[in-house]
Amino acid sequence: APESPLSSAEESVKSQQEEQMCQASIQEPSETSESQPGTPLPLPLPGHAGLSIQEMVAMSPELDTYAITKKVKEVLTDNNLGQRLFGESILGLTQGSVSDLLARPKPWHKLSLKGREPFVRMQLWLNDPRNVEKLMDMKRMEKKAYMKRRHSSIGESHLLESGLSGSDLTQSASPQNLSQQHQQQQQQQQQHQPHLKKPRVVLAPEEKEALKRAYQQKPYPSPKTIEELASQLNLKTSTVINWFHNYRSRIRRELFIEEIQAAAGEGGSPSARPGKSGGEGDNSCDGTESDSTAEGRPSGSEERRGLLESPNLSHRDEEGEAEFPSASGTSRPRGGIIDSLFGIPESVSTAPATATATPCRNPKDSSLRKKKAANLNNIIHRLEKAANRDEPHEWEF
DNA sequence: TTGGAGTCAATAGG
DNA sequence: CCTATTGACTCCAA
Repeated sequence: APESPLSSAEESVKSQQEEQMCQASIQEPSETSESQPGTPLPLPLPGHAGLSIQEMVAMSPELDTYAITKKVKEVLTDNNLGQRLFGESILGLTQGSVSDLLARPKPWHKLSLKGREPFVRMQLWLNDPRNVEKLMDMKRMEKKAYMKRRHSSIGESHLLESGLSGSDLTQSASPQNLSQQHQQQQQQQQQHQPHLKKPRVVLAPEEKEALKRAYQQKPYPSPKTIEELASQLNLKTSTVINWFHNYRSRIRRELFIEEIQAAAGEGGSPSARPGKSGGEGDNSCDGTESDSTAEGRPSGSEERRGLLESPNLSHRDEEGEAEFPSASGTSRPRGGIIDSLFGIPESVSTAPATATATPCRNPKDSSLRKKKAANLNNIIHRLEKAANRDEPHEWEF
């Protein structure tokens, strides 16, 4: 059988430091008004023998994040479900985070325990088709509540929302109750005056350009350099610092994406080279080091991929017989709950459309060049640090 | 302290 | 409404 369910039972618990179960009270959007200590969000699957998700995350086998997000996106769009509702009620994340996650999932092996959590939740959610129905119900209820509110408010005053027992997710329900909230609480608690919000900095295109150029010179600018940049661009130092943090982080993620896509097998479709990458900027050049772009890529010769190359690419076999082996009902003899939940990787990668995402690990790939360049920058940075010296430079604007 | 990871939430476009 | 982008922030580890 060509399909080899990865069924990797390998241990992922390697050297994980102690985990602190930080927990926050969460109430589930469903009937039980009580939140059981341990499970922030109502886990999609009821019978988890009291396992907290972090425990499940720790025990989870390797998941194909790309396949999962692909499937989730498909399910959401097919059913007209939005990222907001899905994120808030299923993942405990805000819409923006969900969008990001779905658009650029990092490969499983590059995720921290925390980062894996959303993917485990998604997988769990996908495992039971009934979950979609539930979400749709929630959506309906939300709309209903909205209509109601709209009416009453017009007529007279207010809201008094309290009512909504159990399943209200109108607005009080889910959005905030996850553990991360202390974060925003802090941020928002600075609302002494009804309107003192910091106006969110929006960098002008030229400023971003300049910062990108500076990044290409030095991905890890020294404090001194940062100061200079800040003053020259007339930005706060902290803004420049944040920009570099974010940019590095996002560049890194781009590389992961390419890695995944490459591993999933490319080629098939109409070239589809994601080379677009934003109208501007686009790293591409790594300044420094020798680049020696001498690679001849004579059409036709695909040297380096001779052996082990992921098979299936374009065209998928229609027909998705393999349905979700629901874990409900009979208990597993010994495979364990986890197995029943995750042990069916095929179900995900077998998404009705495009089964492509081949879980194969196949690091060898041309796109790795950029990654290497990035690593080089990193190394350079550290060497400079070690040498403890700051050198001149010049970013002309 | 610095950098990375993960997010939030404001906001720009549809 | 919804989604994508992105500056800022929290938490952690080195």
